Amino acid sequence: MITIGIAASRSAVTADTIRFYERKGLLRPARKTAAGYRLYDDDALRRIRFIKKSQTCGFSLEEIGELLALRRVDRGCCREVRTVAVKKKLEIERRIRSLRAMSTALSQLVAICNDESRPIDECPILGALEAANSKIRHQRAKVDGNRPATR
Amino acid sequence: MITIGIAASRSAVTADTIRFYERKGLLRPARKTAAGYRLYDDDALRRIRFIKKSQTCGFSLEEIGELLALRRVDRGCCREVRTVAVKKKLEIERRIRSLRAMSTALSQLVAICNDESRPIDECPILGALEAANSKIRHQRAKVDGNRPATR
DNA sequence: CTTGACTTTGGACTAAGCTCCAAGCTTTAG
DNA sequence: CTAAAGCTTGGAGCTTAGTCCAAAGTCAAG
Repeated sequence: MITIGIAASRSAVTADTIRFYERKGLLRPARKTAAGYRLYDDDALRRIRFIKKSQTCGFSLEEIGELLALRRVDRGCCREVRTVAVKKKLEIERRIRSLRAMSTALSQLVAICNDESRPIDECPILGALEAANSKIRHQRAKVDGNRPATR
Repeated sequence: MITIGIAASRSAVTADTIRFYERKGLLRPARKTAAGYRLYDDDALRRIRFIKKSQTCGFSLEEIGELLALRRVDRGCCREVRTVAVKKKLEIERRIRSLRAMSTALSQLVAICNDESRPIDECPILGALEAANSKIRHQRAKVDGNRPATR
């Protein structure tokens, strides 16, 4: 049984973070001393690892809570966990697509800027950002080297 | 000259948003009526479009403010704008890589779950998320159909 | 016994980009 | 003229994942 500071340093988080997880209902100390000190066991360390790893997979703390709840449902089965993982993957792929769209838009902006010494009030990038048409694409830049900018 | 509500509906934002941009120093009404009503001109509409489009390129409001400031610098030149765009693109690509890592991790989790009817307490996904090794990969699932799960 | 390190609690604060609210004034339509 | 719709201001609230704080209690070493 270890105190919160030890548990924190072994898990590479802060004691505040552990208490925060407790407030969020993700983690409870195995027990408390008479003086009210939280004591943790290996199970708790495993749980902190679970939380951290789930975060690196893109799960929010709330979703991690749901994942942990699945485990408590007796007749719960692995399929549900798998479904959650698959859904999260789809969501992440949506986010990637959105970021790729940004990247592409930026490529186009950079591409239309063919004369870097141009004064700022003629900056075609700034102009493109103001333009009414929703797609950025082929600005009336005087040079038209617009290859699709594939990443 | 149009009132804030009109400007908002023409820009597909809310009046609150326009006022919010004003508080953030991104946008000012062309003038105000005697009664204090904000009045906007086409320039303002263009600026709102600028803000919105810049957001779809991944710029934060603060960064958009900097972009707008560049324009006010008399001797500013297009190169600086271009540099900002290039940097943002790199940043977005970093974020994409991070999301791709998550996606890959999730693929691996899904792949190790080879028996969906398994009871929850043997769920290899949950097990993998608890494991001490930082890479997810080959869990000691009791069945060993572990192909590398190449997405 | 004292000192210093550690822990407790509750609550405030952060970033970002809005959104919502109340109370009161203005403008417009009928 | 009246009612409805629109506008003003300032401030609070939301979300996420913590971080930081103060005052007070606890624990281990010397």
